[in-house]
Amino acid sequence: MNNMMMKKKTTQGRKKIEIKKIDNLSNRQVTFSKRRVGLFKKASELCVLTGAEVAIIVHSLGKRVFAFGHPNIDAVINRYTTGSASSSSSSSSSSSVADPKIPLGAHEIQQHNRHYAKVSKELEVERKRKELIEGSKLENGGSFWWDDPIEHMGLEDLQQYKASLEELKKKLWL
Amino acid sequence: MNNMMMKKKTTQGRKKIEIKKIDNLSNRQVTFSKRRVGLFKKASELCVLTGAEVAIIVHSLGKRVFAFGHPNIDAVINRYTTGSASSSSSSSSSSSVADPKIPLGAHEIQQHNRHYAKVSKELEVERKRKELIEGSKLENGGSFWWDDPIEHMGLEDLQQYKASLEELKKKLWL
DNA sequence: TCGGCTATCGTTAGTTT
DNA sequence: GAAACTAACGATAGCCG
Repeated sequence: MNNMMMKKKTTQGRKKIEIKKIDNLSNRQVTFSKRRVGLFKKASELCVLTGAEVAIIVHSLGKRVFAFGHPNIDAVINRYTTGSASSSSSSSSSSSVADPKIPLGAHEIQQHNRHYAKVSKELEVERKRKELIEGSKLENGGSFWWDDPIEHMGLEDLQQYKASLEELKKKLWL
Repeated sequence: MNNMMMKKKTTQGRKKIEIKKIDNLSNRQVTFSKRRVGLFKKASELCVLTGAEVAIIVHSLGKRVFAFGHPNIDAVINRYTTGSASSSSSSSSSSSVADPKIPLGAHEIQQHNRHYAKVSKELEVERKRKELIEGSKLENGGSFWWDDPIEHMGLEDLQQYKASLEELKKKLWL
């Protein structure tokens, strides 16, 4: 048996934990501090690596507030609140978004959170798709290339045409 | 001959990287996506483990916006902007940790609410568009009719094909 | 309580499909 | 060109000073 008893285990090292609220207060506080630092570090790396702009606000159980921002937390928040793109406005939406001024029960808040997360994710996908479509449109002087008159195409043109359609399909649905 | 050097090394695994902007665009985008998800997961765990309230806003390269909030992103930002929780300190830590003292006006908060409504509205429009596209897809046994092999179409078929494309275009952009 | 330590767990860079 | 995979890297739970 080849046991290396020469090394004394000074600690047993990290253990797997389940992601649920930590009961012990002092452990919870320690974990909060460690993980808050870790979170900010991750955010910082994301900024540097990708050039993204990030703002984080953390409220501890007590009253303390910690914030991270790159390049500037207020600028990031402001840009978020004012929004950056697109056109139409008008009309309050019919979606199930609650007005934050109205106090909601915990259950309703959770519902809203889930909805918001879902909406954000889906909008991201849809916007990307929209951009791709618009990109295809603009590549041909403002009209759709797929609207070109195919009656007069030769077989070669048609094959190219089909290849383009397949490319579009990939971009749209992959 | 000898031992198991033949073990298939399918990947060489992760390599150490230096924290500086990634030059290659596509790598940068991939890293952004992966790390954004990782960051939000870390935030989520922090919330669950310690009961903290966290809001994160991420702007990717100017245009797209991603947000995370628990229990509610608006509430967390609001509390930050209004400073309803007395605070100060911050003491220590790394990074550019800002102190939440700069109040944003109610006007800006309302701007955010309008922005959210706008985004939701846009998503509705995009969803309808998506449904139309998917409807077109399903009409042909799960594949795209526009992906039919046009090389073998006769002129009549091609004209019908073009008409269908025009119909799709109308549905997409009306 | 805080900072430091370390074995282990979780994240992810590079690769493959 | 996204998604799955894998091994190396980085974060951290539990300990100790």
